[in-house]
Amino acid sequence: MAHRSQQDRPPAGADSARPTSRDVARAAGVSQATVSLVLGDKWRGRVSERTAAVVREAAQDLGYRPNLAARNLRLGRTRTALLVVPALTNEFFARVYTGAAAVAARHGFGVVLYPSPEGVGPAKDPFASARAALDGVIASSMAAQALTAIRGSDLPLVMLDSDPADTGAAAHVNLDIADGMRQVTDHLTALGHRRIVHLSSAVASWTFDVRARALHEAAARAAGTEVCTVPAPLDVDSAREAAVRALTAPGPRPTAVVCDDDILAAGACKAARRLGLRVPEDVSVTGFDDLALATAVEPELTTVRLPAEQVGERGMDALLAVLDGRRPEERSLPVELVVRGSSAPPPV
Amino acid sequence: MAHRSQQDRPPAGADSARPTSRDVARAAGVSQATVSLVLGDKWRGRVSERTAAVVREAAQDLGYRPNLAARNLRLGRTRTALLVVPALTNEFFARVYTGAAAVAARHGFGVVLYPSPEGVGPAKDPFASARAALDGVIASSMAAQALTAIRGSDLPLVMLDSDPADTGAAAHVNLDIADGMRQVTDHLTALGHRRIVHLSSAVASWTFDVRARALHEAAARAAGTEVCTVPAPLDVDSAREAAVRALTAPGPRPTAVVCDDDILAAGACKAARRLGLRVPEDVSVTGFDDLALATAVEPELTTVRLPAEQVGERGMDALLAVLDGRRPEERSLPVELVVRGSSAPPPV
DNA sequence: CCGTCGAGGTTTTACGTATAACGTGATGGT
DNA sequence: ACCATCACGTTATACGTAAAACCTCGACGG
Repeated sequence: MAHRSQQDRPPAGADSARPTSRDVARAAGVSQATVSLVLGDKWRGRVSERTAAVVREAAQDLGYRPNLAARNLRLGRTRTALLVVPALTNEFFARVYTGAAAVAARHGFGVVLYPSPEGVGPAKDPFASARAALDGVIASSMAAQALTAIRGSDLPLVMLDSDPADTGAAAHVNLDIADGMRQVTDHLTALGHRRIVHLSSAVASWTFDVRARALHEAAARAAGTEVCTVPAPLDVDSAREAAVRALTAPGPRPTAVVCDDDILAAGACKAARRLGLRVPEDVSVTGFDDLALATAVEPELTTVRLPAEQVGERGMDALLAVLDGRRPEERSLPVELVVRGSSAPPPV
Repeated sequence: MAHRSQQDRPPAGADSARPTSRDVARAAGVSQATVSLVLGDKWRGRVSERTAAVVREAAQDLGYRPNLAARNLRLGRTRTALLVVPALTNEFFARVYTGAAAVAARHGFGVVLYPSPEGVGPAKDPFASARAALDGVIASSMAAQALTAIRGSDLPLVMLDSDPADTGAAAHVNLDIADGMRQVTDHLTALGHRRIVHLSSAVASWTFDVRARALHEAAARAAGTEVCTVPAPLDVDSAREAAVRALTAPGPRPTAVVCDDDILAAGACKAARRLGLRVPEDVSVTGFDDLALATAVEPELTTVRLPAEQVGERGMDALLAVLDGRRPEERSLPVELVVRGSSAPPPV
């Protein structure tokens, strides 16, 4: 039989069923409609101050909590947004979520996460797994396969850090990734680096394409600069292996490793150390994102700080704007080069 | 006047209203009830194979998607669980979420996260912010303040990594933290360490109390071992500062720093380096959790591997069991000492 | 020839809320 | 004196689904 160990909270309470607005109404001696008006703050001029107080007290006493499912059904909206990111274990996306959830909460919204594909398998109906009925979707460009499923629905879609030319999204929230990569490259070429390895993400995504393009363009402005691109999966060990290969390739050794992500940069540092090279004396390494990792490793990473929380905040802001019929602002977020200990002039 | 800016949704889409089961019924030439039966897989022996096929095709054609709010209202449950953790930016909790969400998805459940307190401020009604109606709660012991609010509700509660003596929870999922700390301590004392600093978390939580107790007990078994506890907030810089103080305190210098968390350990390594000490030659450092960080820093951290995903999986399993009236299994999860490069015999 | 049964549906209801539509007595202006 | 207004509520309804209760028709046993 069903255990109901929780159930016996109030000894007397024969029915532990959650009280409804009707129960409150009965207790307060008014109609259910009045309860709804009072608790919904729509009673100004329709219900007396006294009655409202009585209702509120009754609700308090009974521990009334509105049934969200019923409300959502009635209103036809749920005040819930879906956030689609590749993996929360990536600090960047955890921070995006945090920002989005904070803004959402301020507006009485909730944020649910798209179930990460790994571990679930190819869900037949991806939306069914995101149990909540949704008002809109915020998606990172890095969650490509999930997106195809989502585009089918007619939910408002806000894209994060993705190709602005992509129609089909109601709004875009972008980072000035190109500027960040340009700053990194200029920083290195100014230090004198001319042989650069680009340790790029093996994941295909707009955000990485932009990095590559900006790096090559900026490098082209410093005469005689060579850039060699090496892709690697987004984890430290894979990055280390790829970096070892890049640093031991035939020909003169590169003097700088520009990474698409701090995680890759950490791997590059380990590769250097494993090859007996010092960072930054023998080889410079730069990251991207400015995760906690960037200051946890030694030397601390020169990297590009991305306002991850702001991405989430602006994403949610944009979605709220769209839902409201307003036009979301489309200014891209500035990024900042943070010079730390992992970059220095190349060896002579 | 009531604003109705939402109303005129899509300029072009004449009827963009989502089809309901009644629409499907009309299209298939059957009643709504039949649609519900067929799509709910409850039609064996009640609807003919042919009719069922017709219904399914109609649903497919219309792109029918059941209204979750209506279903939840009707069924009185939502197949949604709340996961309460202090912060997703902590990789451990991101992994717990991942595990819980994977199991949940396999059972048609969703997982929503409790809105992190920071950025939201003290929510008057914390549940309202978790927009979804909930079937149950899974909570980490580290999210103390949120818990008091949650205990008030009569939702089934599964506690993670928390005091098993705590009644009020329908189930507990615990890690054998004490065993982990014992292994760390034995490892260090076997190497010859006798002056140990315990860099502990400043957050008060059962899981850290257990670490402290186990460390002291294990240390007491190695004659002449001193343990000095220093608390620090859970970030690299704070940990570094605390570790610097501990390593420069009057008296003979400690030869090992045992940390409650890999993040603290990373800080301790930085402190050592800053003081001109080598890890592990001059001072050993151990972590806890085995986050990605542990192998990103150099030297790689000796630490205790916690099966974070499993914690989430088992937590969800337990909640499902409770909701099902079954008795959840209460075996605690084993942990494993991982010896890497940050621990070695003390200097002579 | 009647009662029963089973297959294959349909009608109806309830879930809890928000709100449009509808009283109702008292006040007030002319 | 009488309608208009107002202040304060109430009644009634719809949201979309799941499922209990109810029909209808043919077959079949006795």
